[in-house]
Amino acid sequence: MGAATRERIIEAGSILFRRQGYAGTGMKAIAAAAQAPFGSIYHFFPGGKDELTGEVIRAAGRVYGALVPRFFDGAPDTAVATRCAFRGAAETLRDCNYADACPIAAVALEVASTNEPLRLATAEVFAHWVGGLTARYEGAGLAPAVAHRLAVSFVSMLEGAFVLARASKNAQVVEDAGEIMFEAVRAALDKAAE
Amino acid sequence: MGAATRERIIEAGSILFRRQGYAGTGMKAIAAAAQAPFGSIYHFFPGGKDELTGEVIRAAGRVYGALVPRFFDGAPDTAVATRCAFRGAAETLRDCNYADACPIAAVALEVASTNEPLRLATAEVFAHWVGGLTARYEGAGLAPAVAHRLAVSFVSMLEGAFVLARASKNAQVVEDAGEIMFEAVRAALDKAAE
DNA sequence: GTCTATAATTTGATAGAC
DNA sequence: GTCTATCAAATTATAGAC
Repeated sequence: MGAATRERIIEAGSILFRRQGYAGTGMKAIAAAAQAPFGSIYHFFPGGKDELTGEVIRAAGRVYGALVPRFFDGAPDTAVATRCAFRGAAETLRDCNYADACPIAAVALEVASTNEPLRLATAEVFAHWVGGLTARYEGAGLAPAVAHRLAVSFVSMLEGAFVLARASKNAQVVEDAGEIMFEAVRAALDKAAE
Repeated sequence: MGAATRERIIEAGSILFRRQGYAGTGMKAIAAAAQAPFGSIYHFFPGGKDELTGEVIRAAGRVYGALVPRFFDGAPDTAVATRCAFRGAAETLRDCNYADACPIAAVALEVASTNEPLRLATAEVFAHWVGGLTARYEGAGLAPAVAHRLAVSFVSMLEGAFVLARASKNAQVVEDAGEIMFEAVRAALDKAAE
């Protein structure tokens, strides 16, 4: 069951990082949350906290990147899918009492100026998310530059709305932000259809 | 010159918090950056790290809230002012090599689930910024609900774009986000003028 | 692979001389 | 008010028994 322990450690890191950030989360706290012996962390991650954090970042990139098809497949159009994604995020935030938003945003801000390998890991995840969204907007008929700009704004808006929503314990921020993004995508689609 | 020392400590905290976050910044590092003796921190902030952090948060709220008039006074209209604000932020980010974005975003994410007094302090600052922007959009003739939604989206978009820009060391994200916000404000103004 | 004990540092905070 | 020395606790990481 070694694999299960390793997975539990990554999952525990993901949960604690999004609630307390990178520096605020100790290796012992991760081991305790994963119900794993402290030594197991260094067995599975000989590179220590940096290696573990890198794995948490990449795992979050895969998990949250996989949400894009969930919202965009079968939606009437990409504008509606965009709004649904923000509404879904708002509901999720309320359900967890604003504890679990993005697993890597706090880490990204902490390591951007202090840890180059981890900064690159977060940059790759954001680029992956932006790429997935760009493909959807392009598939809806938007020019590549327009699609990319909307995708960048989608991720930026959601990440920023998470910051305000967690601070205020009010998810209406996320819905307001989603409404603006909905209108932006709708306007781009209308313009492309002219 | 006691006041000067106190100000230097707050300024040092503001710089270190935005680069390393709350938990990642030690009191000794703040004292060193402020060129103040370690004991002076506890002389001026008997409440310790929490009291100092609260002051840093509130100071950032005043300083950055004062930027709103800078961009909106004298601008042709609020849509252009919105875009100018994002372009200015992008330029500032490039000039500091992506080190200094928002002083409280990282802190806000770290304390939201762990420190209720500091969470409230960050929430009040975000509300102050949103309020200042809402007043500008209302002053431009937009309905209160529309103005508020645009103001919330302004702050969310900028905060989120900061996260992506710092991670990727690319300020184009901020300009792309500003273009979307420009178009959103422009569309709202056009609709209100019908 | 699991688990404990511990090393070496660093943390926030305090005491007290000057 | 300034500054140093120091405390107790927490940190990352390692060694080594089982």
